[in-house]
Amino acid sequence: MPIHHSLEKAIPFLLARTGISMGQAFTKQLIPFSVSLIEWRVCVTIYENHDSTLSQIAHTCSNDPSTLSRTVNGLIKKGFIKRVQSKVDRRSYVLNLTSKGKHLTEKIIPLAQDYEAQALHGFSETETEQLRLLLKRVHENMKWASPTL
Amino acid sequence: MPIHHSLEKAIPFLLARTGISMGQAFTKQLIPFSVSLIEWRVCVTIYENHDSTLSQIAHTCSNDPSTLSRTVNGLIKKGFIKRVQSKVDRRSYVLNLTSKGKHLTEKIIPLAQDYEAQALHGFSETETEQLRLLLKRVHENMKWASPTL
DNA sequence: CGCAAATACTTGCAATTGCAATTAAATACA
DNA sequence: TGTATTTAATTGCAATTGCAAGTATTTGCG
Repeated sequence: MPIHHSLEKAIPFLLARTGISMGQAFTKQLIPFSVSLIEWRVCVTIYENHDSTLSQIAHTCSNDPSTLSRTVNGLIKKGFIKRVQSKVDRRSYVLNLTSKGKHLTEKIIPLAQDYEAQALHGFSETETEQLRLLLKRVHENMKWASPTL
Repeated sequence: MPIHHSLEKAIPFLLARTGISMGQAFTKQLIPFSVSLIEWRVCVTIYENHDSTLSQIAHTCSNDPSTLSRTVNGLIKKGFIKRVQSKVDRRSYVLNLTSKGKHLTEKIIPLAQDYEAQALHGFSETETEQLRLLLKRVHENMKWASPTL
């Protein structure tokens, strides 16, 4: 006799699946700009949080620092962000967009907004806000489970 | 003057971040069983949907068929699932759990449920159901955007 | 102060991933 | 019927990923 369980009701599954399909779809929209999804996330994170450090971004995006380290190096090589050693803590580097990077980010933001609107097609403003809050609460609940984040 | 945009309000970002941290946390719980997150998802998908084919699983989980092909081969090698060529469509193979695979799945299901309960700490049943429905609607909205899924 | 522990970041390496191309079978339809 | 298109699955390959180890710096505390 099978244990009762239903994938279609399992939040971790529904969440992963939705995240995967959203990521894949938006990745395609980024191709013309020659940036990957993670590169885009780093740019927009820095756009909104000047003087971010690597570990702050890692924390914000829930990504591994080693992954982000390589991403940041790539973005520097491409001329989208610049890195200056922190005066306060010489282990870390303060990251900011170059004007080229700011340009790129501001060109993509409207696309991201359109894309989000598609994802939320048929959602009322109330429902969107509900989803935001519920996702944030789940993420909060995860914090103690993932030590590095 | 910066364009108005807020990561903390962006659903694709919140969703990805939550998905990543949930995935990472559950992956750690799977280590003792020597299965990866994606292997676990395949097992539980087959557990609930007997005679699934690769493309059906790809569709259910929103994963690339090539990734899943390798995952399935790994699970067969480990003796958790078995593959029989379909009588109906000889291009595809019907997948099912072996008794060893069923055992494994039934051992992990309670863990997954505990884990989900942690993720949903503080959620009422109504809120959980709301989240489910909202996620499903977003996923539905993505379908036309990702041709392969 | 001085030394142990924690933190920031990077790099090596092995494993995973996804795209593109390939093969094989089924379907559409002229 | 036969030919073109679509679909199922696999594989090569290059890129991405995450863990573990290493270096440098800061913090905690006896």
